[in-house]
Amino acid sequence: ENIFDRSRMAPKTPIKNEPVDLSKQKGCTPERNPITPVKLTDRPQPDPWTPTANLKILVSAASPDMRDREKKKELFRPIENSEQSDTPDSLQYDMVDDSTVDEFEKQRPSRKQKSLGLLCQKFLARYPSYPLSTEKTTISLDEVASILGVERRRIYDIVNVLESLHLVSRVAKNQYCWHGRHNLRQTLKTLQEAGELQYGELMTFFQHKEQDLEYKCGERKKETIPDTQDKSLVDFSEPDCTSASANSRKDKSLRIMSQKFVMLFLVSKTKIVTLDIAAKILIEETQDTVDHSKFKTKVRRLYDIANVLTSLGLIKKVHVTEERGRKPAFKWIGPVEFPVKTNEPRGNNPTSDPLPQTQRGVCAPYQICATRKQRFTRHASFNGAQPCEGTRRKVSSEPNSPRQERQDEYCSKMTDLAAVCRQKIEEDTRWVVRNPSTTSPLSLLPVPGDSDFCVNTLPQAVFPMVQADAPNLALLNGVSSQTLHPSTPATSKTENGKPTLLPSQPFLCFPSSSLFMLCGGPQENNLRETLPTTGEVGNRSAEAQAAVPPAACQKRSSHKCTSPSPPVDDEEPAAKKQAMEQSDVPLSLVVPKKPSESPKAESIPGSGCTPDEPLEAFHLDLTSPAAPEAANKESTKPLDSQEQEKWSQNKDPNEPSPGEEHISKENANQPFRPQYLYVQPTAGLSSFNFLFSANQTPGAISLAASQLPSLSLPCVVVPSAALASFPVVCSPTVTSPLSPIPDGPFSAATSMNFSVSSLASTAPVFIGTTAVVTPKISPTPSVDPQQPHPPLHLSPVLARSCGALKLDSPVCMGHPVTLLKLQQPSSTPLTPKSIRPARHEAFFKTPGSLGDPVAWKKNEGNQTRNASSVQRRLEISSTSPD
DNA sequence: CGATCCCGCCACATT
DNA sequence: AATGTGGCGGGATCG
Repeated sequence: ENIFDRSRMAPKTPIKNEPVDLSKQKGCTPERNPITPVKLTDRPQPDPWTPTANLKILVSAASPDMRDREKKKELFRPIENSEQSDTPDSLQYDMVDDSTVDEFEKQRPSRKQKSLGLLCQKFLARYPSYPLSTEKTTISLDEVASILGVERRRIYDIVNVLESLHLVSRVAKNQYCWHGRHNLRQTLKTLQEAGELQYGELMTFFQHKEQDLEYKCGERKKETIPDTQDKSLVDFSEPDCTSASANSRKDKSLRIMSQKFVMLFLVSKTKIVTLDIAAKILIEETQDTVDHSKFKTKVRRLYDIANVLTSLGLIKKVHVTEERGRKPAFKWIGPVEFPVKTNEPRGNNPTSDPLPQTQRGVCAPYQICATRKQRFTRHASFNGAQPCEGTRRKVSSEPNSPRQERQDEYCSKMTDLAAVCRQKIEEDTRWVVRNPSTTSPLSLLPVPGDSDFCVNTLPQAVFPMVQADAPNLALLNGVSSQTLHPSTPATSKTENGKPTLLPSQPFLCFPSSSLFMLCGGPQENNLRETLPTTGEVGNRSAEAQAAVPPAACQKRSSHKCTSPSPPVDDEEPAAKKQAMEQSDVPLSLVVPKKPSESPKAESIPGSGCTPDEPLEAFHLDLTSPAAPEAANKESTKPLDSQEQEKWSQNKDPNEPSPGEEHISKENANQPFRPQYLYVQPTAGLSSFNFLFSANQTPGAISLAASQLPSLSLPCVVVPSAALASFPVVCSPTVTSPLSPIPDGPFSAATSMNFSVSSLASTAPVFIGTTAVVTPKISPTPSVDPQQPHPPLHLSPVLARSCGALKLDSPVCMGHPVTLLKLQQPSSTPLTPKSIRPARHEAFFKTPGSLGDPVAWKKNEGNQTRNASSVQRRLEISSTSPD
């Protein structure tokens, strides 16, 4: 717009013409030059009116790159045409001339003209806000860069932010897929939920001030902005999946920062966030540490992000005046409420869900999830089975790659949350953090062992049965790998501590920063095998994090998969609902697996569970407790007692390392074992994470035990931070009835009292109350709705607990915790035997129900890293042995 | 002079 | 090694 004005208005501005540009242009079109002189005089008017057109022209002209002079011309003409539908060709010609002229005039593209915000607007103008689901628009970075006349670097800035909001997703190198705003709401909702967990308190803390402030803002009226719901969200629905992060590099990246930034707005009461506060919050270290330069850099990045968000009409610049004076700030002007979701009751049957294929496709992707980077793939996966064809091309290389992104995102989220928690904790005394050193309980737990070891165990433990689901496997692998390798420095500790499993007990410890919770039956299997391999790599930076809500995707997938049955209940509605839910529920833990076949399993009646939310995933197995039938495998006997006993016996934290074996055995032996894996997201911090199953005997766990028991938590997770502080999570079991419980708010949460001593840093502690649990369980869509198996081994209690966590237990709130329940098929090669659909996998996320698959993703991510693409593929392909 | 933030070097990741 | 990504911060502009 500015440009536009200028062109006309400013004619006079003799802006220094930029010789350079001119030269370039001329160079480009020497011939043309001759043409016209029309210019100046004309300039005021001609066709160029379309602001954009002018801009484009200018830009193209000015653009340093101008690689393809001619090309550009061509390119840009079309564009203009398109924009200006009317202008006759003749005009166009003129335009060209004019353009040159104009250039002279305005040329010097003032900085504003080259601003990222403007560039972003131009970028956005090229694509429909709500593209038809059917059409997939692929974006070529090179092409766009040349068209817009900017270096590719700038496009990355835009795309990264857009990707964080799922407006686009990377399909392949240089290729992005445009999704539009269909899923924006869901994405925002997810972010809001995640934000609540992470930053809720923080923001409150910082922002109370805001209220006072006055802000002035300027101008822009809101454009319509986004809201919207999705129509066909299905398509992309990835929001959950989130793409964000890339794993690559540090995970920090603009993507994650962008999501965090958005979260702050969504969490803020005033919807106004000042740059400095945002920068402080976003800087990991506590504010104190932050050095000025770092702060400054952060702010710079925030400006970049803010420009894009502004272009999207999500925020606008304002100024708040505080005591000291006025500070730059941004106000959220986008949608605030995200009603969309409806929970659908889908009865539990995920299977039945009739999700659109696309969605499913999305789901499918999970399977693989291999490399971090695969984002590209994600798109493909996105579409699901039907990946965008166009987009895929490159992707094809890794067609399946599922969306690690999600993982990443989740991870990132997790981390964020962790960071936030820390801060909060610091601020808030109420959270007590225990220093490992001081309180050693945690320390005790960790057992030295191999990562592999752990891994194996986990998988087994975690996924009991799975058979064949490739996806599952993938997950497992991923997980294991992650767990296995704590890439982070912290990890080193882990090495020391290494992840340990308690022998008898159902809990696992991971060094990695990230947290995972897994619940599943213990099936052992081959997982180990697979794991190890994957595990090797293991570097994961804890950093990555953004946890995201892959859940939705997963859910979808699960649903889709599961529900082969088409019509199911409500076709449309169902579909919609699903979509909605998915979107909404992103977090849900859906299991990635593809259930398709599972019908039988699914069929399980059990479903008694209440279906409720998409979360089902969680429910999955857990829920199943209710339905023993699930037990198909092991029967879901009431392990509880047995297990408990065993645990109690075994529990010794002492023998961690051996534990793994035990575990595995146990798993094998015992059908279920509730196991939870908790991984803390925090980046470097955490050294270990622990999960305890509350059910077990409290006594067993020394530390936890004391507390926990009292709490009667079903499970406790303690991540040890490298630091002193540990976050502890407890989910109190709900003693009773899960089912009834709706998601409700985290009622239980309050109950907890953990005191962790606060120590050092902030270790977040979470306690989950049981209460929450129930609700979601039933549905567990992704897996199998009914999930017979899921329950697997878990004792009801566990299940409950799990459920609770997932739910939204308040507990979780503090941190992002993710629980996963996976079913795992045996490791790859192994048996496909019962391939059942993933039925059991249950995936949890504690934290707000975000459903972030974070953990999940991480896993994948890890795997991916570890395994070469090839490996990945293999994995993906499913366990097939070769 | 502080607020913005363009620009592009250069490291790291992927091909 | 080439190329894709994208962190990062100097320093130019804006207001």
